[in-house]
Amino acid sequence: MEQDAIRKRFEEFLRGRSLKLTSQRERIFERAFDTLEHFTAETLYTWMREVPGARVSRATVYRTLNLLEEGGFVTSMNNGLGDIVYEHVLGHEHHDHLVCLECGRIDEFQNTEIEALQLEVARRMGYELESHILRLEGRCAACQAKQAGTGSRR
Amino acid sequence: MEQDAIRKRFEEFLRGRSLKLTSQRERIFERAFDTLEHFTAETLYTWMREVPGARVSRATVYRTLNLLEEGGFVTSMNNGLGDIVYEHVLGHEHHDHLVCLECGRIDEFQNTEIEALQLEVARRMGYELESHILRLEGRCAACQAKQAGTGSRR
DNA sequence: TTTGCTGCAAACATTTTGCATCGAT
DNA sequence: ATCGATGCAAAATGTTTGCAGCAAA
Repeated sequence: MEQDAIRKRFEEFLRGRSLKLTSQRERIFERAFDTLEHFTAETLYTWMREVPGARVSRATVYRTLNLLEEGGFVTSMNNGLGDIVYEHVLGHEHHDHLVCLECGRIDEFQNTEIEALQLEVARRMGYELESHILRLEGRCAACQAKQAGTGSRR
Repeated sequence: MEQDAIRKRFEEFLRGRSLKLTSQRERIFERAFDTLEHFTAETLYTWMREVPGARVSRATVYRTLNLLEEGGFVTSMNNGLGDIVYEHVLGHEHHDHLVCLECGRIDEFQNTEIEALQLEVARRMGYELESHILRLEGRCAACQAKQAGTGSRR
């Protein structure tokens, strides 16, 4: 668990921008890093409300998520259903996604060959590559099995 | 120009779903295919309003864009700034995108090696691949040149 | 003539913002 | 004490929907 290290980086980030470490920011940060799931702003807000006594307003959740994204502590992406979902970067140095269009499952993978080819494409087109988004969409093994069982394919 | 062919396919698509070919749908379709740019629903609505006399409501623009997407006549993607942008499929059988984070320029490319590797990754993860989104982000040649001229890099 | 379509405005869902108050530094 | 943060509610966006009248087929 390098949770402590990243927590420290967050505090430094705030200090560096002369922002304050409030109890709300602390709690939001903790909660966001306490999950392995991808979540929406609204989901995170709901999670925060579940903790008795400790209230955080919706506005603060949104403001803090933006902050966390600016600081590179979380990244956001589209889940294919129109929602913006977040994930924290802990233990996620770099990866791409495989999403199941049937059940919404999201898997992660890495492939250095693809990365190398991307660099080459960018160079050939005159671009200086900064980042990329690769997202493979299809049906996961479970959903394929489920459908095969019904007797009708596709 | 295979504009006629695709126009015919659109009419068949409507007929096949017992939908009607109204003047609004015709005009929206024409306008969407009349551009090489990527556009948002709101932009398309603005374009439609510029034509004097012929009014189309915002609701109809949204409804028709959804229709066009269902029919595979346009595809949508996120432009990285949170907007959903559309592009028509004419002359766009398949391609991925390179976007410049500085000026918003969008280029297109194809790379069969990357495609092959994607298939393999999906198979290895037990997925049946249906589609993918690959988007390389960085700085285009023009923006690099612009910045180099200022004397300060990065 | 039937059935689906359109425009409108209201409804929604999500996110941002203004402002007075509160709290970390 | 300062200066930024918070909560709230209002506002701003972007998109969908109900409905009465309109127009393809």
